[in-house]
Amino acid sequence: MARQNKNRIMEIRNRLKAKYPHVKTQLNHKNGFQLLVATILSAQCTDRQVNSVTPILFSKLATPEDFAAVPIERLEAMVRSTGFYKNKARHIQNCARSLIENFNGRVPDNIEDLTRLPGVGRKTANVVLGSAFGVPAMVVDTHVTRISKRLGLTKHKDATKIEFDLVKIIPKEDWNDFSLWLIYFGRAVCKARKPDCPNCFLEDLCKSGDKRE
DNA sequence: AACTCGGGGCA
DNA sequence: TGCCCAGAGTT
Repeated sequence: MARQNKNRIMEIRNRLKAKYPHVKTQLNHKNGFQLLVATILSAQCTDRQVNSVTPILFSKLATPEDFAAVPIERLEAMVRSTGFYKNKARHIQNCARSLIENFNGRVPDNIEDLTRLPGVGRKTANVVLGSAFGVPAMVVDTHVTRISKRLGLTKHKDATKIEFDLVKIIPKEDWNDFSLWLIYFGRAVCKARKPDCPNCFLEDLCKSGDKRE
């Protein structure tokens, strides 16, 4: 029974890997701090929106010191098109100040310190760990949450509990890719409202049936 | 657990 | 026009 479920999960993993062989993050910044800023900006908006503001943003403001000193209204204006811009601008500035004060201006490379930064929750922290430091990290966003429930990989709805469920059943070397697979899959097939079940390559392994939730 | 912040893209 | 987007903080 448990054995059978394990085989099912590995089959899901194999098909995702075959379907999306070279996934990679769209928030690809060399600089760890700029990646952190881009990731905070990415909350509840598309990577396209983020990528439309970051070039001009980082051409004006590059370092934590720059972000700490800029007038907040100016920062708000520069990130406005990513939505929730007042929150994000405030978080980013406080984040820069905290990095200067507590971490010598460097982005910490562990989940505890990252999640203690203003505006950085578990998802943002895991994105930074995976993309900036190459550490195995399971990012649980709305796609991963929705699809993990549909596939029967978790029964929880809390993102942190889902993360713990997933890291138990997915091999560590797949963690970074797994979240990206589900995000790609969630955009193309397993969409929130109208999942394309007839054309789904995982349909025979799916637990959601007609519920779609 | 529910509520708030939000402009942009797309059917 | 309606709905979704690699969320986080507050109450």
